[in-house]
Amino acid sequence: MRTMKNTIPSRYDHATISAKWQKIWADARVYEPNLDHPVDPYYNLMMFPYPSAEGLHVGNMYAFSGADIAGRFQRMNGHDVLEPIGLDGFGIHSENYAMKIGKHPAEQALVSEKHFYEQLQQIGNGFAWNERLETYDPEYYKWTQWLFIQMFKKGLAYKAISKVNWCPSCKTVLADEQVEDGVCERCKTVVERKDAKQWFFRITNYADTLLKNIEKLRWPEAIKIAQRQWIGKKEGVEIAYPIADTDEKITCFTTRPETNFGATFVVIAPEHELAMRISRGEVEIAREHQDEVKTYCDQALKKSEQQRLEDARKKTGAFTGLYAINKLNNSKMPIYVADFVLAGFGTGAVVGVPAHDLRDFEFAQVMELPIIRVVTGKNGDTTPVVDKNQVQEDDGAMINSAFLDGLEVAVASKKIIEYMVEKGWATRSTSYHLRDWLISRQRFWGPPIPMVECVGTPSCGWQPVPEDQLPVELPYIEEYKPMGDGKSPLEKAPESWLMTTCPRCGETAKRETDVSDTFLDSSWYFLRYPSLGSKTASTLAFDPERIKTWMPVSAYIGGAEHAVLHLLYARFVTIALHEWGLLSFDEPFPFLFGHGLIIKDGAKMSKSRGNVVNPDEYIVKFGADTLRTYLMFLGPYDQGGDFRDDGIAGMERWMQRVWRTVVEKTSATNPTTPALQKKLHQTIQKCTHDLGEFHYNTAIASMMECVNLWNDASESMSREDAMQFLCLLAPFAPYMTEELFQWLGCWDGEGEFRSIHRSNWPIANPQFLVQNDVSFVLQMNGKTKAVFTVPLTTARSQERIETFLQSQEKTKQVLRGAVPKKTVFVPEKLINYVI
RNA sequence: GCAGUGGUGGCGGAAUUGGUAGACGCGCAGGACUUAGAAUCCUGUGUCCUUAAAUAAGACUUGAGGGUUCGAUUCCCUCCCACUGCACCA
Repeated sequence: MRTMKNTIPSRYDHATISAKWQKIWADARVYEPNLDHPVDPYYNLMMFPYPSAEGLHVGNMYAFSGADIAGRFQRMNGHDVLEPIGLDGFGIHSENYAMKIGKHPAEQALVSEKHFYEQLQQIGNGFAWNERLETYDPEYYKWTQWLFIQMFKKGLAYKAISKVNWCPSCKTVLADEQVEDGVCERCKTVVERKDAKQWFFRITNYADTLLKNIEKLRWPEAIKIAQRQWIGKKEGVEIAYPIADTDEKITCFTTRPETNFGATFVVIAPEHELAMRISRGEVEIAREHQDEVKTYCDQALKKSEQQRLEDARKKTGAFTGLYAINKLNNSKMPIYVADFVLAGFGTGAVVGVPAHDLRDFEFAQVMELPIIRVVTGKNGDTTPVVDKNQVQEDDGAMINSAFLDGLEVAVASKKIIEYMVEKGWATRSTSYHLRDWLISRQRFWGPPIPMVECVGTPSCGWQPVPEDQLPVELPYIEEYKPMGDGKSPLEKAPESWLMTTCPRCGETAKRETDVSDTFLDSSWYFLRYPSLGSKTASTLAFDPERIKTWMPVSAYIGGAEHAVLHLLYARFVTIALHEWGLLSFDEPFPFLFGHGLIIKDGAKMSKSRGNVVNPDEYIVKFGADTLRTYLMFLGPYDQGGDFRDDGIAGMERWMQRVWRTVVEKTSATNPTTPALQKKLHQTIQKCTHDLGEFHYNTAIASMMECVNLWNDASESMSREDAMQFLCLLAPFAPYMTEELFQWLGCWDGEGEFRSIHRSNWPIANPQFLVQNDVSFVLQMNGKTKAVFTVPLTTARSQERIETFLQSQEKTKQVLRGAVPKKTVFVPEKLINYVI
């Protein structure tokens, strides 16, 4: 284009161009929103990354780039976009990596941070670098500790004895997520269970709110289902059965009370309070039963996760010698202890109905207990249940159940509940799968839990550290590794740190030496980002004005691996803060988009498989523009794809073609040729729609079609239209499009800089979208026989189209004189002759 | 076992509400340009089959089988496979 005043190379050189614009963008603060007075704020957030051992891999880049494209699209649609980045660098993951390479986590953190941010600089995202944060920064974890204290003050944090995972080989406590199928994820040693005193958050107080609110979230259905399943609300009844010859009762939770006429035994968990009392000899039963129960419980409680899995479905148990009375029919039901019953669900005691529950059936077979059918099987089957395959857990009609006989299960259930509740034998009850959130970690690399235990005055107990003394800084200790005895590494902190004064009585007090779970760090970070740099950033966890402006998050983008843990914790914290009047909303992420996973050779990328793809070399070779666009072209963003080397060369080729076409076939004086004009506006429409839906692969395909036409000898585009096209590609290829855009716009580095990334998203002109001609299909018996290009007016009228078709030689060939039995006409689309 | 997601050419994938299956790209084959290569460009490319110098014609085809419909990748039923999450939850 001779009229352009500056020259441009004939090929796109990504390295120099990327470096050039990175600097110009930073200087012009292109990606820094006005946090206090934004225009149409849009909070574009990607899930908090932790620095992994391998650094950023291509899967991370896929996540970030896809999210960034959405952010850039919103920015061009007139929003002030906040797209922050930071590092979830505290926690076991980082600590383990430091241990592995023999470095101190505090030192390694700085190395990882530098490397990670350098990599993130390269991928072409429009991050607001001014608002970054790291969870191990005392300025950040000061507020994580503050959050803990608020939980404590509201009665939502408590300390209790709990079982922890213990790896005898690593001599350390493990988090649940480090236990895979009952073995330690690192050394594959069988994990044991140990008792320890732990801090918990009462997330279960909010089980119902967490469940109910799911309905109003625009989230992937799969994640919503996972959360519902995890919360696991079950409505049922608790039935209190008197224990024969005692004054005691045993309470069982059941969701199927209508089957109670078929109940033939009761089973309690080894951890059940009655079982423990028997073991201690506090219940009057025959000596042999007491010994048997004690032996069984001792064994069961020692059992590791691994053994429990191995023993799965092999039913064992011990008879207590006690009987529960089923008042419905005054039958005596023997009470057993068995480890297939879980202590943590319901009441830890189960009433056995072997004909209608597979586990109960298996147990009844082993213990030779009676089996009574009370619900008819398929086709009204009333025969006795003698085989596993006959166990009837589905709906049917009641039998052998006195006043329930003949009723359908659902009806019978309502009736028996009313009956038993009225008699005072049962109460309605709800049970949840969700447990309280275990916060304590006997590890080093995390925020110290900000609590002190008074030594001087025992009645003071646990006291929170006064808020003006926060943060409780993590002391530097050389021997940070987990100790062999399950105690926290911070026990070895200097006395000056360990001992302090009790905020209540002023006597000596000892600090809590556990640190908090990493998931606590990430449960509130989205509130901190928009607050950074505000007037109140140093005095409040989050700035109320900024929060009002920016929260809730406009789009939260991340993988499904956090379907329950992180997303549930963040919701819980937000709901609590809302309840305390600190937030005006009760859900942090009304909209969540779950991206897919990038796999390599059909498998998830992992270091052990040796298939981790590092994006660095590809960025060096092809540039971020090409890699980003290639990744997005791989498949639908919510499905991920398989990373292969051969496809990326094709994308590189296309990028060069775009460059060449823009440079060679743009005119400063002539208008866009008509066919191309039409194509451009179709592409604008398609891209606008697809980017809004995260359908990146099809948006790219449509741009390719446009460039293919543009590249044709007879086509050329005006400068203005070419700039419009570049806008469509800008979110994907931010560097190249900026270079070409500024070249077309004749910006030479002087005067006001207006980035393509701050320009307006193109609007499709409906004038160019009007279809004059359509492809009209002629079918016979539903099969396509011919396609005609006809004017729209013809295609809209059956009469006109039939007149037209009769004039066509092709129609005669197809019909061969046959007379249609029936004619189906779809305006603008097709006509189908049924013969 | 339960739940979810998916299954379309040699490969990744496309197909607004049931209406031309295979867009776009990769790969492959042939050709042009070139001393040669790189780069670029052009043409072809689901399978089978018939006829043929060529043009062309036909049948089949969206994991398998069945159903609804003038018409099904799309809706319904049965089954198979892959991946993911939960898993003795009463």
